Amino acid sequence: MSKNRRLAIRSGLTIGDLAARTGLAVSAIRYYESEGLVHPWRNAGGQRRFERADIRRLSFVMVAQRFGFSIARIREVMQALPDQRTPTAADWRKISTGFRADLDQQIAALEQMRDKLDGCIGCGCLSMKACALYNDGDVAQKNGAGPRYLLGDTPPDGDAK
Amino acid sequence: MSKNRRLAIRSGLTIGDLAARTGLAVSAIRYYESEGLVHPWRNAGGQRRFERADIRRLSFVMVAQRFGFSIARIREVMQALPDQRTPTAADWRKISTGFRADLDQQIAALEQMRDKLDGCIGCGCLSMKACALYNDGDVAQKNGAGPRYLLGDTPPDGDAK
DNA sequence: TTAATTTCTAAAGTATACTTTAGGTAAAGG
DNA sequence: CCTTTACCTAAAGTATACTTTAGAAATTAA
Repeated sequence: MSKNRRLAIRSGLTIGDLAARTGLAVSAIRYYESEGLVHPWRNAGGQRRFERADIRRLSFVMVAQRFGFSIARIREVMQALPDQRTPTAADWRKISTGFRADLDQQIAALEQMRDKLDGCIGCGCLSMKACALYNDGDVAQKNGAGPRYLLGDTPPDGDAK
Repeated sequence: MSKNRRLAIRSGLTIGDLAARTGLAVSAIRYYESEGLVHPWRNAGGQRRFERADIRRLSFVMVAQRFGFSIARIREVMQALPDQRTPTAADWRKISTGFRADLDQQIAALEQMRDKLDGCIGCGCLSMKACALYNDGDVAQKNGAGPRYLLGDTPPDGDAK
């Protein structure tokens, strides 16, 4: 369909073109639009048309997801990109840097937990009141799903083992 | 209800007792049973009864989840625990060790990606063909969601920027 | 122009990890 | 004994990240 798009007088990329360039499914790109990660315009017939810079936007989304970031977080980070002009290398560099900081934190948290697990392997506990793993709240809880105080807090009827 | 359970003649813990001891919601414990993570028996009235060792099992589940392991993976890991007897500290130590290996891998993968991101920050690319981030498949893809070859592969109509 | 492709929207489906709801039974306390 | 509390099952709902389906309109290729 868009085989000779190069010859067209610059009407933007179709969603199929973008899918081909990024490896994403067309449905995924539509979903990302609904989530505010890309903002295509529409042609006369109502079809989406994208800019070349959107390839980079979507590539960023893919990489960020591989790092474990949620779409909400990615949208948030991408707010820092300029709306009216095409993002420059410097713009991308800027958000990538903030990104790296998040990554460092994530790695540090995992390492900390690993070290605590080492302590638990040593003592063979995994359910003792003093266990460090049960008593810290310093690790990013993906979803704050209630109290869930993890052993160690005094249970209602404290009848110790 | 089970306030004086201590005085009862050892009929096991109720689901409410277990919830109180672990901080988990009763519904979550039922769900974990449906997922094969605990195996309570039933009393004459059809209610679940748990062993003390199940506190430890569920605690393990909670810790494992904080490390980012899925229920499927946790179930797999817990297969290594003995069925017929109460797991000993050595049993727990054994699976915690395997667990640590997984963790190390996870951390290593993240660090590797971080280093590649550094390269990308340096070159400001994030969409170039040579970018390391787009060209490696060595990071655990949570869900193998298709080809998704991430830029860098020759696109169908390779019309370079 | 006609036929094949692509795209469109809206809604429903998938997987994970649970919670909530509804209607009903069992156990515990007074 | 009776009321309250805890528990039971099954089904539906929630959030995240998408895919699939259905029916129709736009675009492109021959």
